[in-house]
Amino acid sequence: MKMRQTAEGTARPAGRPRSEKAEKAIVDATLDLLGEGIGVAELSIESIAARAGVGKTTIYRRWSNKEDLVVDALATLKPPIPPLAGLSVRDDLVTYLRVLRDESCHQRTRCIMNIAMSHSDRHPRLAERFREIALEPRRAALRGVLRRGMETGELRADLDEEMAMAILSGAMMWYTRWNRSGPEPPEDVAERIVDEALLGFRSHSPAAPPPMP
Amino acid sequence: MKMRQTAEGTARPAGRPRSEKAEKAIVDATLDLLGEGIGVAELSIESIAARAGVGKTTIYRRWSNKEDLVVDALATLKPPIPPLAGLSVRDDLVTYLRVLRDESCHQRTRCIMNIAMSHSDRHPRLAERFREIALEPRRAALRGVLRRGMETGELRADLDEEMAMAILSGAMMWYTRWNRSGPEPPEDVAERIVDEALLGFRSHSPAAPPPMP
DNA sequence: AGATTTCGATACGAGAGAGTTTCGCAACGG
DNA sequence: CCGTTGCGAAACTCTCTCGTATCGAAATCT
Repeated sequence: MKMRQTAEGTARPAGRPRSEKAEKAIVDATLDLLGEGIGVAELSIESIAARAGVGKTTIYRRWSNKEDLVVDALATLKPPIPPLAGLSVRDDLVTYLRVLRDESCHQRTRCIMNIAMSHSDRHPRLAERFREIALEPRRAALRGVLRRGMETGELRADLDEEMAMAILSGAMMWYTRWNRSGPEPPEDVAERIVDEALLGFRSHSPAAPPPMP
Repeated sequence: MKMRQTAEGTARPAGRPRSEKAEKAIVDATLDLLGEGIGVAELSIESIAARAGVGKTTIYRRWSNKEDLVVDALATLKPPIPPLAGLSVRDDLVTYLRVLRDESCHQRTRCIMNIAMSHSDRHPRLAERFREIALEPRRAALRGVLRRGMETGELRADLDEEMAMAILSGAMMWYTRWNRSGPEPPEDVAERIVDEALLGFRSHSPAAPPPMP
């Protein structure tokens, strides 16, 4: 029996243990390169090894192909979700969208978002994983804000959550991507999107039914 | 002087004229391959030549590099804009978004949209051209609908056109891309987006000011 | 000490594709 | 008919990358 039991009780093989530092360097290098705009197709194992200061062997020993590596690399991204417990739904939504806006100015975020989006068709695993780790937590946070608003009456009780989220996130994405008024989206996009949307999301006072044109 | 004057007065060089059929075949083959999900990076000149039944020479004689070819290929796309002169703003908006929804089911449209989006950073020329030829005409049509609505009073007079377009298009894009309730977006996304948005866009009757929470 | 495994470095063969050139034929103008 | 240019096909040289193998050194266990 050549194993030894670690504190956690997991079996450990004999020989030199794998370097966690190398593993981290590989993942970081991958994200770096992707963040510089290199597509998954152009991304070469050799360039990753060079950037990470690591032998190719060390990469192949861990991942059998490029897609696996990219998937794992994306999986390490922990999306910093801002704390959303402001005074009003409007405040929380603005806070949330402001994060999206600010991120859209970062090369790295843009590139990684591009990759996730453009590979959703041909590499379902990658897209699925990305959705799980990067999108869903945020969606949950946003959903929480909307539900809170619907309970307090700040939002219509019959509001379609999914649709509201699509409108908010989608508007920001469309705006940051296709609006070419300048290099960056305007300072106040977040407020403007939220206010525009809230006019529809906000519950209407019973004395003021929507007009019939 | 070895030129001859064509009807249009343009000079024409001696020798065999370039084949328009070959040119079209090349562009078509390029769009075909891109539409099958092949990224610009993986797209090889040789595969284009093979698909088009054409020699590589014939391609290199016209385009000096791959990006130029892709740009020109995308430029041949004529987005079919549906006639928007319905009875109401709502009808027109639904018609418009329905086109987007239906297109999102087509592999080809998805792939080409992916390419345009994911290359907006690294290949500004490509993205710019795509915006001109594919996006702007549609934006203009959509803008027309909104303006008409603002004039007739069906929409708020102070509506932010750009924001409204971002909300409508963005919501549809977000929904078709990230909503994984099924392979396709639900049948009635268009109506639901429009109705949700209109609740905000629609002008409020003077007797019914928005509530102050 | 000895066994075992990983480390980074380097070399290797195989394959794909780029971009160029050549070839024989076709299409056009004069 | 002749010069010019385009055509498709093929061969060619280069470069890049993959994936594997090999090396001596290092790290860890027994």
